[in-house]
Amino acid sequence: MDLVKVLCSDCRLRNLCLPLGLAGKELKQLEEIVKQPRPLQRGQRLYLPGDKFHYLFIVRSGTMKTYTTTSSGQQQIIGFHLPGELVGLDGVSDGNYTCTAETMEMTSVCELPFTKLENVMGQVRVLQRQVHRLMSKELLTDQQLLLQLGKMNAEQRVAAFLLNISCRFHLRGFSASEFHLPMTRSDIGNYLGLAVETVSRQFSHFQEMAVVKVSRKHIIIQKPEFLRLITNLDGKYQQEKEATHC
Amino acid sequence: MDLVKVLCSDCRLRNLCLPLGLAGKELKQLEEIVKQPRPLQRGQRLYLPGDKFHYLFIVRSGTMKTYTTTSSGQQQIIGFHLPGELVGLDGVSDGNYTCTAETMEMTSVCELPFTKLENVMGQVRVLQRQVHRLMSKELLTDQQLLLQLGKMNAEQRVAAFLLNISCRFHLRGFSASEFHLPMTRSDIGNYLGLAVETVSRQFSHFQEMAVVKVSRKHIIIQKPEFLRLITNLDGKYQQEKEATHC
DNA sequence: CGTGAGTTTGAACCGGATCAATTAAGGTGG
DNA sequence: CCACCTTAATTGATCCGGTTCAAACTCACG
Repeated sequence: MDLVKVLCSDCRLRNLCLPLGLAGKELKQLEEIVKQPRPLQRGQRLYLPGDKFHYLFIVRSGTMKTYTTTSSGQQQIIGFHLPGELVGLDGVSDGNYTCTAETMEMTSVCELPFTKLENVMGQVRVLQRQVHRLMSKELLTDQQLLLQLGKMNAEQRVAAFLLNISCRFHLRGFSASEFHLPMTRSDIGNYLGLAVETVSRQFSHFQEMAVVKVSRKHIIIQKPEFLRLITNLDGKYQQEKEATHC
Repeated sequence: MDLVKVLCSDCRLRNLCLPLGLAGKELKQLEEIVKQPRPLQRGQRLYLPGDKFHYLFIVRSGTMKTYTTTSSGQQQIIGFHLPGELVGLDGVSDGNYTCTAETMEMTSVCELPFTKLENVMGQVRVLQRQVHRLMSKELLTDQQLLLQLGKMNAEQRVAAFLLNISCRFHLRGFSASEFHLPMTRSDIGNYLGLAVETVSRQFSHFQEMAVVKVSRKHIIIQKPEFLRLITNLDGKYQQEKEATHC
């Protein structure tokens, strides 16, 4: 393999990622256990349900999705993972992965052997703290999605989704208002518990309202404050909307 | 305070809980950092969103629920917590709790100062592993719920809910087939993303099918295999059902 | 080019929400 | 201990948001 390893200290994601707060010898300890396998093409899988858990992964570039599969083959997308985000925590619990992790475009990842990582965590308190933070963040993300699936209507879900993606791109140094969605409408629908057609209709709807501009996967958010308003679940906006738009 | 502290070594939950795999000096290290505040009455809160994160809690007896609250006061129940289950992980991420943790009946908990726990984890590898396992388990639980909210219909959600509760009671040494629900129909509905009336109707429906016997909060599961069949999302059962029941 | 996956839009249908009314069960104070 | 009151649960009737089915369209790619 003739790939040059990107050191954490040189990585532009270092402030979103595990190395946050690490320097010098401690950072080196982390760098030593990181492997960087060759990039994966769209549709390749890092792991399948039941695979033995050995590694945590971090997306370095590209995008991944993780999804659970039921006995009957139905699948529910649990999350989309952008650069700097952790993948594989579902395997910690009982030593086997429960999800599938699949790339959505050409993607490269870092690979962390979990037992080695735990060793370093035992020595480096800052790293321990950082890993725990990322684990907990994953819980919050899931809870956010639970709220969307449990209490929001289609309009609110799609608005929340767009805001979420926009915010995460922004954190990574990209534009918050103009970006390219890495996932299909069908993925979005699966993720949000909606039919493809409903997602598409909501996009059209926002476009009619001149809140976003949509052409296929290219998105321009024209009025982010409006999207935020929509995701507020109270009745206030709903009334306003009726007053202004009907 | 005249409460006698229950040592982990004497606790009947020790094999579900953090002490699993610990003994001797290591167990003692854990016991030393555990506090046991006085029992809480129904409806009391361990913490609110925004409260400074200091403790993880473990339910010792009773039941708790955790829920997120939106800007407009809507709430989504994230989980019900039985004895031996961890509460408070949502606070790790940024140092503040994001949920509310509320008791559903007279409940006592153990209280673990998180920084002290992290110290002990650094020294005791088995404990580190166990905490990570429980954190990951929480992720799996959320993902299970996501699948229910995203892909299951009302019948399947309620069936899955009953099976889940039944199984968790069983793990704690209670009957899997006959138990007392600690939560109201409204809580169940909130949790499953259904209206109270729908939950109630599904209970009646299962009763008509002689799959469960329901009287208020007292539940007897007569045909667990049937509930399991229902939660299988494939079309097979749906066709069978139509053949047999119409 | 042509082919197939992804997307959009329309029309009909249905599962679960909502509204409304009744019943049952704790809980409280006399 | 009982009458009263409040909260929880059940059941029926109606309504609507989102699904499903169907068809046309667009674009990337061999």
